[in-house]
Order: sequence, then structure tokens, then C-alpha cells
Amino acid sequence: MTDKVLVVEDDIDIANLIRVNLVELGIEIEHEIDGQLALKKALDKHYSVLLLDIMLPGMSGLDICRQVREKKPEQAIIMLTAKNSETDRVLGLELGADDYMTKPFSVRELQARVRSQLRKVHFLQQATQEQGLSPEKAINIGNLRIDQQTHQVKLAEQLLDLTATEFELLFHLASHPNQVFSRCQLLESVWGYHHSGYEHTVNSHINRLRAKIELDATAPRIVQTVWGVGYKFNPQGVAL
Amino acid sequence: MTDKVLVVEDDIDIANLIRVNLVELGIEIEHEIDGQLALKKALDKHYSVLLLDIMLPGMSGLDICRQVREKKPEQAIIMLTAKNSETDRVLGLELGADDYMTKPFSVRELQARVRSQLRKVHFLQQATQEQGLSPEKAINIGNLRIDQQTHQVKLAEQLLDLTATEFELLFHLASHPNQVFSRCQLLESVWGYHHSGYEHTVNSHINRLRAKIELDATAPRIVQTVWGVGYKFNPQGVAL
DNA sequence: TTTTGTTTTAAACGTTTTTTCACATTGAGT
DNA sequence: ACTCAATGTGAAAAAACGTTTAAAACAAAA
Repeated sequence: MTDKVLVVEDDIDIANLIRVNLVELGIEIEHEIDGQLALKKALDKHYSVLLLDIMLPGMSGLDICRQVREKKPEQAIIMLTAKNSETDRVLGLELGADDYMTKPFSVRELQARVRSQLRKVHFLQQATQEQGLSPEKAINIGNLRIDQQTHQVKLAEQLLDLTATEFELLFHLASHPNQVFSRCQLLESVWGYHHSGYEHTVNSHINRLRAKIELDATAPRIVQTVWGVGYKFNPQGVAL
Repeated sequence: MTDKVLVVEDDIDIANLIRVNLVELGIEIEHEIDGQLALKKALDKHYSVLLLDIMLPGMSGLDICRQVREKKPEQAIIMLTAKNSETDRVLGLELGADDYMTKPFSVRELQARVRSQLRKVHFLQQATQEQGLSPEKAINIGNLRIDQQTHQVKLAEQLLDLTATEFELLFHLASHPNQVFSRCQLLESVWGYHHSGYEHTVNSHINRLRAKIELDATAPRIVQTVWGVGYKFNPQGVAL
């Protein structure tokens, strides 16, 4: 069964960002701007996960969260807010949210958190229905294995010691073999949208990543440069 | 989405005034005093809007405006000046500023103008995103395949090694089979408007492109010359 | 706080691409 | 065939880009 997620968010840009990146995971999206309408939908229909912005026209995300929680105690809810204030966070969790993301969030964070909720939901369903399966998300290409669960990377049975950023970078590139990403795109998907940092930073990380995964860092076969464009993951570089 | 605005202004008081009143709108601010550094930032990083004072140490705001506009045609720019002279205003707009404010300005005016630019930016982003939902990412004509995702070009299953410019040139021509483009038009669409260079450059690139894709570069069948007019892509040249 | 490790920024350096230019060639009109 | 202007060619200069290294900023842990 394809999971369905209700996104309640008034910023069209963020909503689209979420849509694109969840659809990529094979998740169906419904988008609602108005708080009141969203509440109605959330109560009437079935969604695997609710993604609620806190600041909304019509009704606060916190209100929606509380009312949904009353009627549907098992509903998975992730709160979403621009504020970074601790009070909101605490309040959100107290009102029954299962998780919380502060904007700006990276695409990977978004996917990870939603996936985490889906796993929980599926586990519950499995427990009650005594059936079901939850696919583990790990990348296996050639002799490269990237496991996001354990955050481990193995190349030819050799465990690599990557930092968090290096891992995300490699994971994102490897998730889209052969696709070229500009430094700007990488900043958006790995660091988070509208991340303000120099594109130069990407070079630095690519450099260190290569030092760890390439046999010969001066002639990269796995993470390759596309001149004047960006970087790409070359699956042939890890072919068995 | 939190928008970020770069304020380039050497008067600390004004800079603070701007900061306070834009933060109030939920906008993130970066402040830069020196013109040269500001230009670097503006080119390397991403900002929703640039607020440029004209009189600056290091480099004039007009120069910054011009140079940013060349590299980032879509960047929203608001010029800022103490002078009330019409010439500056005209000059600023000619150099590609989107809006103009003369000091002293009211807080309401500041907020209104910035918000107006943000609206435009968001609208554009939304428009391009929607357009990008069903993107013609790859071109397939005869035995020629051009893939934007991977930035790869295959001719008769043979992978061609094109530079970024060569790729764009071929892509643009192939996107409009049989349509003749003048060198000037090509400069505009491939290099970008406001490009200051000789039309002769196009010849050079066509030349190198032909050397790579044509069987016989002296008798081009794919990228053909239309005497006295320009160049065109001939689909018959790659027919199966 | 100190220490350690990571991330970001900056600068120096080497490479590739782009541009430019001089000259050769081609095509249209006479 | 001749001439003129448009186009093609190839090589050198200039610019753009990418890598590397080191240092600074930052954050986490001891």
C-alpha cells in the first residue's frame, strides 16, 4: 500500500519542496494550506503521516495537532516551524507530535524523519495485523554499501570512517547515479535549502570524501567532476 | 521558507534600521560594508534579495549591480542611495536593478518594497518549479541522445566528451530542429544576455563541436551553416 | 576550560576551457 | 574567374574553474 502524507503548509515553496522529495520515496502527497480545512481532512481521511506547519492561516498547527490527537491517538504527526524556539518544540511534543523539524531542514532530514514515522506506523500495523513488511533503505552498488540506518559505509568489505556531512554527500550522490549536481544543488539537498554558505565549501567536502573512498584521489572513479557543471556519482567506479 | 537578504551599506545606523525592520518580517539578514566583499558574497551565495547602497567603500553599488546581474539574471536587486538625482535612478535601473529607494525612506516603504520583491521571487520559483515538473530532460533524435540529467551526449551509442558550453550549444540547437539561430541569438540563449563578447566566439565553438560530433567536419550534416544567417540543427543528419 | 574533531573559509596552485586573433577557405554576386 | 564578405581553422593568450593545503571558526566531548 502506498503511504499517504498530508502536508499542511502555507508556504508554496516549502510545500513543493516537500512534495517533490517525498514523491521520490514513493509517497503520495496531499497539500492543504488552510488550517481549518486541513483539520477536517485529517479527521475524515486516513493519512500515514501528518506534516504540520505551526504558523498557518485559519488555525494554528498546534491546534490541529491537539484535536487530531484526541480523535486519533495513533496518528503520526511531525511538526514543522520556522521558529527555533524551545517553547514551541516542547509545546509541540507535549501536544502529542511524534517528531519535530525546524526550518530550514535538509531534504535528507525530511526524508529520514518521514521514513522513520512510516516505519513506526508500519510496525504498529504489523503488530496488529500480524503481517506487513518494512523495506530497509540501503544502497548497494557494486562493492559499495551505504546503510543509512547504521550510517555506515562499506567499500569492498572495508568499513569507511566518514563524517556526517561526508556521509550525506555520498549518500545523495549515490542515490542518483550518473546524475550531475551543481554545487548549489548539493548545498540545497545536503545542507538544506537556502543554506547560506559558499559553494566553495562543497569542493572541500568532495575533496575529503575522495581522499577516503577513492583508490587514487587524483583520478577519481567514484565521485567524478563534470567540468563547469558539478559532480556526479559514477556507478562504474564501484563495479564488481 | 526563511528568506535571506544581503544588505550592503556602510552606514551602520541605516544598516541596523534595515536589519531590525526586516527581521521583523521573518527575514534573515546578512550585512556587508565593503563593496568588493559584498560582490563576492552575492555571487557565491544565495540571497532572495540584494539591498545595495550606491556609495560604498571598495566598489560602487552600481558596479556590484551590473556584475551580479551578468551572472545571476534572476537575482532581485533593490538600489539604495542618499542622492535624489534622477541620473542615478535611471542608471541603477538600466544596470538591472529591480527597484530603487532614496534615503531617507520610511520603514513602511522599506518593508513594502522588500516584500514586493520577495513575492516576485517566490512567484518565479514556483513558476519554474511547475515548469520543471514535466521537464524534457532528454532529447532523442535519430541516433543522437542528449541527457541533461547526466550531461551526457551519445551518438550511435558512442559517448561524446563535450565541454559545458559545447553541451549547451548542441542542446539548444537540437531543442529546435531546423530552426536557424543567428550568432547573436546563440550568444543570448547559450551564454546569457548581457554577454559582452564577439560573435566570432560562436564560430569557434561550433567548430570544436563539429570536430566532435560530425563524421566529416568539412561537410557537416548535423550542425549546419546557413550562409549569412547563422546555424541550425539538421535532424536528418542523425537519422537512423 | 581544554581538548579534540569537524566544518567552513581563504589562498596558492595547476588545469581546462573559453576567447581572441591571424590567416585560410568558402560562397555569392559580378 | 575575380572580388568581397562571411565563415572555418588552429594556436596562443586570457579567463574560468577545480584541487589542494592550511588556517580559522565552530561544535562536541572530556
